[in-house]
Amino acid sequence: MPSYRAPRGTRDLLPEARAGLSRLEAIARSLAARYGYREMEIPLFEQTAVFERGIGEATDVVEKELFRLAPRTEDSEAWALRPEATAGLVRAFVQHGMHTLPQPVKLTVVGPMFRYDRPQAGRYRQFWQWDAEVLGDQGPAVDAELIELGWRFYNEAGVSGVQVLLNSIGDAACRPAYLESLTEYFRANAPVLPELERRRLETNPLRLLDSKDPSMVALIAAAPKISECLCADCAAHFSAVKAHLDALGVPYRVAPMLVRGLDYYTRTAFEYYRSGAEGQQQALGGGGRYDGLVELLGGRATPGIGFALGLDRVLLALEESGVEAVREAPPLAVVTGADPADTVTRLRVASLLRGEGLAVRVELAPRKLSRQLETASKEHAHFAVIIGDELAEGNVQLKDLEAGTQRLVPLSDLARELARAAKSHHHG
RNA sequence: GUGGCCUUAGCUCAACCGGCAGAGCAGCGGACUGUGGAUCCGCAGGUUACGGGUUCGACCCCCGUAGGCCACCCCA
Repeated sequence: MPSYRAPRGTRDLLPEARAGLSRLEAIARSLAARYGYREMEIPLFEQTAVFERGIGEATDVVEKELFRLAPRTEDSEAWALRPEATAGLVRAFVQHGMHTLPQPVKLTVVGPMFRYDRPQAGRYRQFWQWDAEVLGDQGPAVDAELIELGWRFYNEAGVSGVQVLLNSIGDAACRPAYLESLTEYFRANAPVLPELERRRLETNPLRLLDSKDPSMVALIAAAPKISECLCADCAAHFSAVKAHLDALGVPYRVAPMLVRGLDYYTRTAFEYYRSGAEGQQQALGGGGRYDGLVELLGGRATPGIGFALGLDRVLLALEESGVEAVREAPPLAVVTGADPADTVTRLRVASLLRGEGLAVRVELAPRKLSRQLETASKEHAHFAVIIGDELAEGNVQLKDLEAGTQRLVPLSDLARELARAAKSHHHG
């Protein structure tokens, strides 16, 4: 047994898995470009305060899942690994005065996030997200545009049966009153509440609606609904979002009990779920509107909306639904030689071909030719270049490993021949 | 953070009631000195996750720890 292993909740993405992730990243980048988003990078860690203020101190993400870094010195500021991208992205928006850019500003980030919670399949301490944010447009058309973007991502990635859950959780005008009536309702029923729920009543009453406790079902069903308490503006916003989604043909289901775990959300809230995986309480992605967040992080009042899609969970969903894993591109050719010891010539020929932009492997272990060809076959190389005595006349053998044919080719023509073959066989 | 199930070679798994830790695949080599995925033969690979206990004797029973999975909590 190895004495060292990847830390709990992390894993090595072996080449095959990395290829799957790369494919998703490529789809995300392609979509982002098509929808007018500009990709950027933000640090993997921020001042802890960015998350505490931005996400909310009472949220689980900050309270128990924040991956805090040990301070280097006593007076250094506190840092934490990013548990999501939105807070850092908004911090950057404010820091760089992006409110002076033409509005709205559409930004995207792809990369790893970190949460210190207990690992499970599809839940890791380091996981990958695609994040897209629109700042400076109060919607509702951009809400629908963004939701459609996520929807399209799952379609292009090949995940079947994804459903959009949609809700509005109100804004500063109507949410306080709703919260009050909700709190009042549950407080009246406090004696029958389980311990955990009683605690949530004080910290974040909205999340009582999210409870999976069986004893809560009837109580939740009878609880006041946010949709009945929305102010006129929020109600109009919500129905306009739905109208735009209808026009785009994006199927969705209104989920009155859908609330989000982060404090900054207002109005539109949505999650992407895979039907057939309702048992697992694992969203494929989610997002919402956060009209107060920019101001909260020190900027001028700017509306915003965004989503985060969990790429690991998409990979898992694809695997579970039996979608073939992506195959890495095989090498076009492997350079082999009759003289096992002559690594100099093999390496020079390989270098020549690589200089011409061709993807070739070269056999450098001093093994006999049959072994070299065996390896080439196992790697699914299309061609083998065989170097032998004919090199004295400036020729090499070019063997087509798929067809089983071979012919003599002048070394000076080799790159051109391979390039032409690559083109006609759609090789990389 | 709480509870349940699990952990034997790189991978998938055997090992009777507590009695010498084994196979397939993958790797390396040979059969085969300039021609490939097959076949046959061989080699290597283990502190049975780790630490303790019970026992003449522990992969097997007991305790602890770590890791994985599942259900909560919560989210991606």
